[in-house]
Amino acid sequence: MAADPSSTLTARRVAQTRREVAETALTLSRERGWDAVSVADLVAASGVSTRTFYRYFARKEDVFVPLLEEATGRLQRIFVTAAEPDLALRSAQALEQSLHDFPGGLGEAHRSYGILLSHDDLEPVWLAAAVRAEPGFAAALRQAFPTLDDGHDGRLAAAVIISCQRIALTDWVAGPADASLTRLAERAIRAGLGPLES
Amino acid sequence: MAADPSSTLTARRVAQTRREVAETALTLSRERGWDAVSVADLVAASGVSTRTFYRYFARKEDVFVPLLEEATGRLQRIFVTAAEPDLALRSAQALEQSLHDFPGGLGEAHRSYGILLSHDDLEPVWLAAAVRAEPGFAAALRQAFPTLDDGHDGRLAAAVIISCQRIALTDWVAGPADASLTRLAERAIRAGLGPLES
DNA sequence: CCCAGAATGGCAGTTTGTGCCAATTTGACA
DNA sequence: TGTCAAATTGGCACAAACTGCCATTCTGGG
Repeated sequence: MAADPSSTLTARRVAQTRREVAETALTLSRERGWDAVSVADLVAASGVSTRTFYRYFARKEDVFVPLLEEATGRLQRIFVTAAEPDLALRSAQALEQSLHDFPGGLGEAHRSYGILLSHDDLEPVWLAAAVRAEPGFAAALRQAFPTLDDGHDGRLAAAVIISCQRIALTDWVAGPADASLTRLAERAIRAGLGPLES
Repeated sequence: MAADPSSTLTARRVAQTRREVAETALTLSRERGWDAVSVADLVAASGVSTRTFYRYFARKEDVFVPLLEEATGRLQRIFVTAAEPDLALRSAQALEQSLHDFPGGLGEAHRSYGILLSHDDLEPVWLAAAVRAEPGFAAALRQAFPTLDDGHDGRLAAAVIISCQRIALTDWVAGPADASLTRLAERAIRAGLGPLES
């Protein structure tokens, strides 16, 4: 067991287990609410020891990190693949599409983010995930819009777009699941990108 | 003790104590590092009981919230007072000025944010504070730039500017304290506001 | 001066999170 | 295929973070 390019069998298994624990956490949270779920419950329901749980996740709330990383990965992949030439519109459409692709569909996404956004000790996790997604999204931006130059390798543009997406998502979660997320997000992103021009 | 408009004597005293505990936390963190400070130390050093500590702060890390709120309040006040007509430049200057006004001066600000940004369990607090500052900054924006309209009552513009300030601040903290924060931040904010035009 | 309501303190008890070591599993290499 | 160092895991015991509950103190109006 030497130079692991980060995807040996073991690494995959670990990632898989991590994901399963995360999924379990989401399920339990839907059933009885996040604050009624202890890590004792969590490990009992997912078959890992408490000690291992804390090797996978630095804090209890971090159980959701794998799912959040998956979500941002999905968003990025859709974003670079898309054809729409308009930056704001493409960002908005990618966001909506990524939520459609959420495991369980749009409804589950709505419910899941609802949980995440309605608990004070979960909000920071979600915010931190958004920030951690910035470098990756910046890379996606550079790939999809090579001419775009914000002087910071896309980091700023990425931060701005993600902020707007965050606000759009917040609004969406507060309303009905079938609201037009794209329209919401596109208006938000366009407005965020150019408030000086209006 | 009935209808408190939120500033009875007691309320003031409580706020004052909260602030003192926060200050104590910052001092102790500078001396021995944040992870070497337990709430036991904290309450011993500031003369409140553990139980009261947790009435003041939901989580241990939230000790810094009062200082962060103070900082964003300072920033807002400076922003609305300033004369500079250019949005990006004014935002940047306000940021720098607010750091000059940090208790203890620019050096202390640099050190303090250094602590905040270099600990995994403190980063979320700082991010959450930035997000909570958005509505207030949006109000400041509306007051200072009545013509600006982002379709969301300034919330989007505020989020964008705060994101850019956050990135500029991160860069500043990573470098020397006497770097030109204004130039850094102005470039960041201008780039953040209009990546489509370049 | 009195007293209802608020703030505080003190524990006991729960939950979260860690250090340490022994047992198990993995996968490169002979 | 068998061997073995490295990595993963589990099981305590324990430290630290939190909470519920109630008795005590403090506040400030009548």
